[in-house]
Amino acid sequence: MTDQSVIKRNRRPAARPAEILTAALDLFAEKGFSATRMEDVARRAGLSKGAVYLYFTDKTALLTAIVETTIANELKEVGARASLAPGPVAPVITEAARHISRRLTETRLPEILKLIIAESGAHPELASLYFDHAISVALPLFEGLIRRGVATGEFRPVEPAYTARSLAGGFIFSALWRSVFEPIGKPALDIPAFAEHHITLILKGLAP
Amino acid sequence: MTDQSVIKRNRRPAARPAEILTAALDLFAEKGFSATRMEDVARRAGLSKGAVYLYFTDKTALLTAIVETTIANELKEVGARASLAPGPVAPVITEAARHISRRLTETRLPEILKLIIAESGAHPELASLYFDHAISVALPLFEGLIRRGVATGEFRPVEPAYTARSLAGGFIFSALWRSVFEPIGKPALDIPAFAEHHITLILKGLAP
Amino acid sequence: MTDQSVIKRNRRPAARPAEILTAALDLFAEKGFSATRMEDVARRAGLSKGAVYLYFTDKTALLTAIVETTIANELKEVGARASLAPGPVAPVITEAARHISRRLTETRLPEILKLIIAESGAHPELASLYFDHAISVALPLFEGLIRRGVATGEFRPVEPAYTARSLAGGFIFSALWRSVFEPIGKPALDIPAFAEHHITLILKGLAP
Amino acid sequence: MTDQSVIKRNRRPAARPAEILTAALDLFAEKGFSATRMEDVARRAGLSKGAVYLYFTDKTALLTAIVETTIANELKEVGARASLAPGPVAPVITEAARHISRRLTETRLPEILKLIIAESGAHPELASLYFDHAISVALPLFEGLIRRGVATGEFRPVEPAYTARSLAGGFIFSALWRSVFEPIGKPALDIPAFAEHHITLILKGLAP
DNA sequence: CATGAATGAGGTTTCATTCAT
DNA sequence: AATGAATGAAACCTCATTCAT
Repeated sequence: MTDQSVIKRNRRPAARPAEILTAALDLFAEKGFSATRMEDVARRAGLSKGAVYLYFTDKTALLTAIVETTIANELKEVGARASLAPGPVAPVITEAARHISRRLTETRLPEILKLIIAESGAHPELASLYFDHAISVALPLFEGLIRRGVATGEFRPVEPAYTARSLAGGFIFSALWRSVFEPIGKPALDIPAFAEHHITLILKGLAP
Repeated sequence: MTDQSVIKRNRRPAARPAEILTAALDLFAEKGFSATRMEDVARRAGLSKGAVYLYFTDKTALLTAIVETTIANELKEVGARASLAPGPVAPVITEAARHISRRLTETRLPEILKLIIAESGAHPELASLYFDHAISVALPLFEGLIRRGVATGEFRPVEPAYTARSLAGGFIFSALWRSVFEPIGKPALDIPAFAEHHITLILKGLAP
Repeated sequence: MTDQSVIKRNRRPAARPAEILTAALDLFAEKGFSATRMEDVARRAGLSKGAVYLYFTDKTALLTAIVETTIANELKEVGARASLAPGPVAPVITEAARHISRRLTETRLPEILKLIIAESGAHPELASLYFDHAISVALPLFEGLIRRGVATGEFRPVEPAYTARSLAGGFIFSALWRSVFEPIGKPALDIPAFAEHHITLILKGLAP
Repeated sequence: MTDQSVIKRNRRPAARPAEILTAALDLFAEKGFSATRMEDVARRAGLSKGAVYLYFTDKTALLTAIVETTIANELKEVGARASLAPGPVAPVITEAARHISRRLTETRLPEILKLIIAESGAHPELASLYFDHAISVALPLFEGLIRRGVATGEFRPVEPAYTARSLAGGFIFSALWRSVFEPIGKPALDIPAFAEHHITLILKGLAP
């Protein structure tokens, strides 16, 4: 029945690009972009060197595609969320932050963030892309919520922009812990538990 | 008589290694480790290609030296600090955090952190080194202070390890904002101001 | 009913080889043999990459076939011509030369000559083939006529071999002008007019 | 004394570019541009693969340099020649034509012409360069002389442009015979003898 | 017959490192 | 100590050719 998965090296065009990107991300995250050879990517995707070039023009195209896919997903998720619902903002902030925390655990976001950081020098477009489509969307979202909380007296008067960054810091910390330190054998971080603690800490810090 | 100023920067062998490392860090931070050519480093340090090899065995040795120097400074600073002084810990935490904030502004720590992150795949020893000598020193230091605060009732009961990480997150955030986003033209972050805000927010969050 | 025009250029297997060769010559002449990709040839012939290999074993086979076809036509034309008719040879020379001139205008001979020249290093067989079947047929033909003219006193005593080459030079010049310089935008040469002038010049030069 | 020529692989910077170009031309002429591997060029120049790139940025740069050098020499030679001396032009034409003939024998012009023709598709700039700096200089020179001869009655009324091309044809013929057919084992052409014959034939053809 | 995905040899180019001077 | 010419391994990418469908 599943004999198709046994077949060695034939026709499965539709799945190829995603398979290649997964292989590429595995390796980029593991050894870095430039230490990864195209042939390694191909091999890990179960293809020959040349085949990768049937789907991506360039080694750089792999990187770009990884980041663009991530951004696309990011937006898809965040899009619905804006949450202009009236009432206290704390639960909204909590929920949004939990969502990010979940994405850190359930997706490869930590590795992708590491990759974007790592390549920001050689490939500034990527960092720019991520900034424009993810960071400059997420931070203002939190800023807006906090501002509202301050306005309604739910929070003490704080600088929303800085507060949003304090919140974000926890997630950056989590992402890098996972993608940088865990792979080299340092103790794992329980991201959901830390996230809960972090959210609570920040919200308590906002109490009037 | 003014020969020392005439010969300008020609013969001061003792300063060479540091000059080379500065040049290397400039370039590594700007374009990434592997996109930086040894010749560029040499040129920027005012030397010929071959001369760099008189001081460093390897391209990797440059990276290692940069990180090791940073760690050495880190330790030198932090070492004296342990601060087992009795009394409330909040001021101690504040001071320690301000110190880190200052280092982020006054040294090239942001770039070095980016570099360590970027190369953690290809050069795990570096990340390990930094972890062992900086992170696994600094985090426990904060954890200890927080634990004491909890014990004395100065703080509400929190998980010190997580709290220390929330604090650290702000600094990671600052470092990466500076080293990743500012170089690509995104708005600058006022690190000291953010640090003050961040410290206050966390400490308020710890209030019993 | 109009199915033959509807299906346009789809199924006419018999014509395929010629279509492929035309496509190949177009491209070889335009960008050179090695810069031409088999896929381009296929595309231009309205076929898939693999289909070309149903008709030709090799990329080189395309080249060979082009040259062999040309030679075959050359011979077919020249064959009948030998013209051992008695009487003055000038008109015979004129007619033969005009014939070549016509072939330069009406066939793709200029491009094929360029191709043979271009590939004479990598594919000496082709140049050899062309030499043996075209050049070493045509030159002796002119030499014979000139020799006869000299023998009968119609021409002054000249070296027939050299004279034939002077005549041939005009045609080589025409062919290369057309295939090398006109495609890069240099002024066109009126080959028939030049041929007339050239023939006259040479024949006048032969006057006793 | 000449021990320096025995030395294997050391410092001879000044001569290198010329050595490399000679090696390149040897191989380009022998096997064609694209069939020549950079490593072959290097090896023949007595260098390693990488060393060639210390002197030329590109494989194409070799080609360009060869053609540009040729053009420079061409111009240097022709420059002085303009020959506006009064009196019969036939001796001037003869001398100029002999000069070209000599260059065909004494320099590598035949091979370079073959190369330009061969690469005119892939590297039209080269053909253009040669056209603009050599052909469109030489042809008008002959045209002018012939026009003068016609004006003075030294020649019969002819079309100078065509006549110049008839003259040029002999040299193109010689060049290609030498570079295309002789290398594949066809009988050698005595270029000086043919040139004399050709010049005489053309001049006789111009007699009033 | 026809397709076009897949292969992999082969070539260009880069650059860390060496070493004669 | 310093130089910079030279080396050659390594990696990207192309494309002729094959072959399952």
